[in-house]
Amino acid sequence: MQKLDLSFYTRNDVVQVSKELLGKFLMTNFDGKITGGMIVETEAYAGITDKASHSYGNRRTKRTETMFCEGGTAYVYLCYGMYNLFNVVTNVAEIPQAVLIRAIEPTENIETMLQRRKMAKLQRNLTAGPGTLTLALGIRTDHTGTRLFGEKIWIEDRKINFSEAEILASERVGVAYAGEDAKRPWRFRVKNSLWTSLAK
DNA sequence: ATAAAGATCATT
DNA sequence: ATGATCTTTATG
Repeated sequence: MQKLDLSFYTRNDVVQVSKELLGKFLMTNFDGKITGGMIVETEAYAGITDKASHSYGNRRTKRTETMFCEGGTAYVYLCYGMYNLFNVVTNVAEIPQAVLIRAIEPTENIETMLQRRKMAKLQRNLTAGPGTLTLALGIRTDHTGTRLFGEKIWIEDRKINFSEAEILASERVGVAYAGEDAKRPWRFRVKNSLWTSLAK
């Protein structure tokens, strides 16, 4: 088992890190149960210059403070009053960039994930979408600030890599308010994966 | 103190 | 298309 190390996260290029996260395995260990799956969809948030990012314009509040941590930290926040969205902080401390994990292909302990989602059998929407995958993995807002090198939440490299040709780039979801930045093609999906949220 | 909006999802 | 649901943020 090989966890991604600090140098993977602290690079000065969120977009590149977003692409490379495809094929990595996001794992959690809560309630004595290890659950997880392969990341198949991500979005990059470029920080102070990106209107779609919470940290746009260096906005620094209690919530966004986590984005200013060193790369390799979990940034979890509540969206629309009901969904916990999980991000991976990238770059060095004080440069607030992050990658939103939007979908995974469930692999580890599917039984437990089904229970958490209150689903009877495996369907392709088990972990498709940023709000549903956190439910399946047991991630909540109080995990914000958790480092990804411990025993609770981490990302593994199992030597699966996707080439540029296998990655589909498109506009990010739900950021229409961001003006010009809404058009940036910073949503990345594994082509032909059954487990991403729906195409557009 | 108040109000508005939001990196969503399941259902109709 | 719409409703559920509540924190964060900006403004007065």
